[in-house]
Amino acid sequence: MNIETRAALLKEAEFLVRTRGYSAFSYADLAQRVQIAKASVHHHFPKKEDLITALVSEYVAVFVLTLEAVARDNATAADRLTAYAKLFLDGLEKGMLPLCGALSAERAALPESLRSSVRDFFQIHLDWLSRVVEEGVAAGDLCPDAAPREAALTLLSALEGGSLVGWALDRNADVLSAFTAALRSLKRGAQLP
Amino acid sequence: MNIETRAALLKEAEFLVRTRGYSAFSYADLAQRVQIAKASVHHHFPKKEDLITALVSEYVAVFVLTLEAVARDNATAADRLTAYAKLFLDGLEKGMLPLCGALSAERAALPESLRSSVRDFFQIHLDWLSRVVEEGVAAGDLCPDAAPREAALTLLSALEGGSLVGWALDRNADVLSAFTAALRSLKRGAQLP
DNA sequence: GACACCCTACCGACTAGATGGTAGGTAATT
DNA sequence: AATTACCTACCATCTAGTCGGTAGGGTGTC
Repeated sequence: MNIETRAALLKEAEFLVRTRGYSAFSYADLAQRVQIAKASVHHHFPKKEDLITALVSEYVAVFVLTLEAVARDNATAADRLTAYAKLFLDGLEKGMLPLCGALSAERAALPESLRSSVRDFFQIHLDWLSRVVEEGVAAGDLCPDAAPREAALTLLSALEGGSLVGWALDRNADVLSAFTAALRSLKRGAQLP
Repeated sequence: MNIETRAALLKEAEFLVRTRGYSAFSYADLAQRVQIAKASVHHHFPKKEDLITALVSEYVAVFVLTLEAVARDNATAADRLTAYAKLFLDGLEKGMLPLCGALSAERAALPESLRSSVRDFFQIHLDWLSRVVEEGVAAGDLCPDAAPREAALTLLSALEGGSLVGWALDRNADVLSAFTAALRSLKRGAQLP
């Protein structure tokens, strides 16, 4: 395994998937971007499904670490959520949709194994968000109208949707609009003790 | 123009785009579903771009009428917004993503003309939502924390994101979660006169 | 040091099948 | 006679994926 080549392949594949989608990028595209023969891409990732599976699983691994860091570096639930939202903004500023948002739009054209990876990834988001909200409630920082699970769904939807709309309108600034509103509403009430 | 065939083509194309995306469906798929030869699809829509352009523009035309009906049939801003949200739920219950959400996920792989159609469509959503929110404010039904434009963005993002997440998780019920939270927060304050 | 041996990373050339699209025709309607 | 709606047969190009190779870096063995 030549780690540099492999990493370059994954990096370019990520960009292609997050801008064009799974079906709309080809091994030829990827090979050209990494300056390597198409057959060599198959050497590293025999099938396209293998490539994207590796992409998603490594992406998730890094993401989980990032979430831990976000939790570690931010004291309050609101700060953690804001830092989490910034991850979406960062992606969009690099011209990319959220990875699993992009993939799930093409869900019906995806191999089954990928479909469940995407689902698992969303589940990781929701579990983490639920926990942060719960902790925020316990600490008296947040005061949601509904169950933490519901609040998590709201925050995730706001960010995925904000990314999609911001991306379509070419207005990165709009990404956080829905998220900010959702967070504001979570905090309300908790302000006045 | 055989209107029935044309309509059948557009209907099936819509389904394919809203489940697989633009790149991942082919004229062969479409021809088979409509039980017609592939060349005959080209007779109605010479290029794929023509087909999708027609699809989007007719979809938008119908959608605009639907929005007018929604405004006519519902007295309050909150009811109008709820009826609007139901449109997204209906789509998802038929197993389909929002058309323009699905398209914009593949934005970079789309012909330029389509990209701007998609943007225009989102703009129509936002314009309509802004107006409804403004009217709701004027009538004292709504009390948004931010400008109507911002509230519109929040509602649209909530629904697009909710659709994407609900679709990925196979849980239609989750679609409205973010929207409901956003609407609740819009109404708050207006309750107590 | 020189030999053989294997493994990794890569490549050019290929395949079968799909893709969007075209050419030219037929049969029915106007 | 012209137009419409459809067809079969075709085309160039692209798709993922395969095949048989090569160049080079170990690694062992005499």
